[in-house]
Amino acid sequence: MKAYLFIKGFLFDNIMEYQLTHSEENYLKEIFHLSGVDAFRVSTNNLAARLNSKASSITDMLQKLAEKELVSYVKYKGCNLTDKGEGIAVQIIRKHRLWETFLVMKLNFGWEEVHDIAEQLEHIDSTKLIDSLDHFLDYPKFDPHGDPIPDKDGKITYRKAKIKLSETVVNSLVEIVSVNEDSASLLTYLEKNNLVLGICIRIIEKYEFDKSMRIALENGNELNLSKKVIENIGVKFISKT
Amino acid sequence: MKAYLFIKGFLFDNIMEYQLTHSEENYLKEIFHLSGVDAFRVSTNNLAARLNSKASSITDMLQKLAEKELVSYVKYKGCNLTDKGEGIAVQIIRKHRLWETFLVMKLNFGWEEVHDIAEQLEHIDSTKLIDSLDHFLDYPKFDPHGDPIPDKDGKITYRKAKIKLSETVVNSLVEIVSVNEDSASLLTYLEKNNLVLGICIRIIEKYEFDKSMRIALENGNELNLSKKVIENIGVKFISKT
DNA sequence: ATTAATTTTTAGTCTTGTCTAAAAATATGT
DNA sequence: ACATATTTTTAGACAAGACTAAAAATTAAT
Ligand SMILES: [Mn+2]
Ligand SMILES: [Mn+2]
Ligand SMILES: [Mn+2]
Ligand SMILES: [Mn+2]
Repeated sequence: MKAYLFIKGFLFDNIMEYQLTHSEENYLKEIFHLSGVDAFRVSTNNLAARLNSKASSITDMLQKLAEKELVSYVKYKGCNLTDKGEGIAVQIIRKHRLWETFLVMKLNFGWEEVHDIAEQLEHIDSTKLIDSLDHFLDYPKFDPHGDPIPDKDGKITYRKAKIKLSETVVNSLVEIVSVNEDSASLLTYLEKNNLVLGICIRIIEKYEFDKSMRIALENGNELNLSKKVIENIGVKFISKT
Repeated sequence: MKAYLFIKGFLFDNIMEYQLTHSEENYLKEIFHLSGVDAFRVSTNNLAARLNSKASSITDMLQKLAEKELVSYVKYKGCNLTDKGEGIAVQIIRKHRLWETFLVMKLNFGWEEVHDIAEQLEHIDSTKLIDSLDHFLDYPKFDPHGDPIPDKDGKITYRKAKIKLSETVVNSLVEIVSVNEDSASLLTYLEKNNLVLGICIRIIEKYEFDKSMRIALENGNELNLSKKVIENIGVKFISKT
């Protein structure tokens, strides 16, 4: 069952002993994100788009990662993380989210400023560092965007019954529990409109013609939110009138 | 006076806009350290030894750094940092020492554990991050090994009248103000013997045959310290009996 | 002032990660 | 089923950063 690996003239009996490059780590992380909870197969073009890279570069790297038994790769059929690969991906995500939490909680960064810096910090290699940071932050469960932080052992506790705001029905009352962190400008927009974690909103009306939505905040303020916005907010159902 | 630079098809009118690689940053930092306060010329072989690299690799890189106007390099005559190069080197050292301070002060690392991690963290690129960290740590003046932390503008306030313990004379009373951070095992040894920053010691005797020294701690305990050890401790003179 | 030893540079090779262009496989539409 | 469109892979190139081996320059020793 043990896998042996011959790299650069050295024999490794455990992949963990071999340090991955930033690039390799980014591939694993992105495959994890694209696979979703059901571990879909990820296509070459998909990965290329997300990594701002070309399909041919992806193919090259997938072959290398398959060689190292971090992904299962079938020509023309896309790829999947192996258990090893997934384990590594989750640890990188743990580091990313803990660093984002540190930046917001301790250094007073805005939630729209932390992702790019965390993209660098997630590659720092020290288990003791990340576990100490986790302790220092008092073992946070979610990052500044509401995403769950994997624990030391890689266990991720997903939010139960989280749906997109765009999927809610008129008259329901919901609480914002996460936001998509991809765009800093969206995060700034959300904060300006007080659409932050923990806020409750009521869906007043949904418009079919452009898939937008009218909502009310707790203070009675009403807002129109575009399709793009409501697809990037995660909510928890509270009640319905 | 302005320098223009053509790199990878782009024209830069300010070197700072161009991101350096980790490798380039390590070269600049090491040249700074080897130059000393008097800005000696640094030889290729010296640099190769410190960077665990070969002389030929050094030559290649020096030519590249000279092209970017970060070092002044004269064939067969070694190199020197330009003002630009020195400015960058100092900022990397600032990051290194602030991160070391963070690890010791906030995450409770030992002083012998932090250097290797700081070697990674010093390359994180974010001015806002490092200035926030500086504030969070309350603008520390020295790192865990007693080395001065450059400020935001690159100003370094060196300790006045610091000498090596090996250079002191018998019967003087001195205070430990810095230790060489290069060897984790030396740091562990020093801590075990309570030879930490702020401690005062008296020189009892110096032995010519092996350049070792006998010293007394404040509690009366006496110790023999080897040449190697006393050359790696920086002290401040207090008094003489 | 020559010769010998040491240091530094050049020339050529390798690996990693990327790219473009062309070929091959797969998916789609009628 | 067959032609067309799309996706993916291969082939070949390049830049960065490192290495070895050999050549050139500098320094040290007689
Ligand atoms: Mn992020
Ligand atoms: Mn996040
Ligand atoms: Mn250090
Ligand atoms: Mn230090």
